[in-house]
Amino acid sequence: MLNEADLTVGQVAKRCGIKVSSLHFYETKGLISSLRNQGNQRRYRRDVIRRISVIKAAQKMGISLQEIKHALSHLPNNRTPNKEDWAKLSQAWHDKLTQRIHYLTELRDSLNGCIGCGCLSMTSCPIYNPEDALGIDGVGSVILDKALIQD
Amino acid sequence: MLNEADLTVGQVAKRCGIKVSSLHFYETKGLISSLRNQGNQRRYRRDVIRRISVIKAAQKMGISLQEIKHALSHLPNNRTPNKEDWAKLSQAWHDKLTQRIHYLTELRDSLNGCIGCGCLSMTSCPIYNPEDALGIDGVGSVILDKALIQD
DNA sequence: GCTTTACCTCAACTTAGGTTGAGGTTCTAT
DNA sequence: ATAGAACCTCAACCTAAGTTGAGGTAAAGC
Repeated sequence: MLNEADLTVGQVAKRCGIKVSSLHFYETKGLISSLRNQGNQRRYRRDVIRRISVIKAAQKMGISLQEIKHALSHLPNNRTPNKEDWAKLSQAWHDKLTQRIHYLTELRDSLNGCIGCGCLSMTSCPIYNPEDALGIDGVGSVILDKALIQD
Repeated sequence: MLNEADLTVGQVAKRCGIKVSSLHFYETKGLISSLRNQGNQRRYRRDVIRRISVIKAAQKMGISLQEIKHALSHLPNNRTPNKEDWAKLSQAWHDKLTQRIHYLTELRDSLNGCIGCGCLSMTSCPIYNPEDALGIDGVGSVILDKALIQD
């Protein structure tokens, strides 16, 4: 199980461009795992680097660590994930990102109309009718009553 | 200065679909302002609702309160902002959102190639070469050395 | 063998964007 | 005039995603 190909925390951190403390953190969150050597030091399989790259990529897409953990939990844990395994993950996030892009595009295209001109249409304006398909902004809906239309 | 048209915290909160505590919070952050009545209670001008709507819309775009505050600071403070004032804001955020959409689109389109197939090209993959034009993800670049290419 | 670097755990701190609650005051409706 | 709703301040708490530091152990280089 523990051989020369295994990596230390320091090596993994350096290669992934993150801090050792982040590796500890991801481990406490169940996103990655490690083995220990005789002296209780962490040793990582090489595929942890791929895993961390995927975590980082997902974060750039606006996916939370919780969701990432959930997605990663569908990877096989008895063997190193292969292309098809990663491809499945990738497809799910691709779709998610597509929805997010769509949402932001709508938001953008309504900007001039809504903020700029003062129309504030309650029925057509995505700013007031956000339906955030991804639910990742954490901001919550803005619900306004009719009085707003005059403001 | 203080007339019947002024709104209480409760009224503003209800109309904007946010909590009274958020109004207090935005005030401490300098995003909105209020006048006080004889009994030290906040009274808002009606245009605060527009301002809050804009704040909420900007948050949906992924803009931080600090940036929003900065943008709002360019609005005239001696008069109620007019269409042109809002339009200027709107244009700046429109451009920002366009960049963000572009970034996410690149990320998405490289997903299958990068996560799925294992190519991990250091030179062409946006996952490793993020250049986040907006700098709003707070995740930081993933900098990987060549060893990764084999992992 | 000794020094230095890397590692360990655990607790506390950080930023953003708020929320909650205590203890007290003001408004509004009857 | 008094009950109850709404308001006030201030401090503490919350989640996410980590970072920092203290106090101690392990491994690597000379």
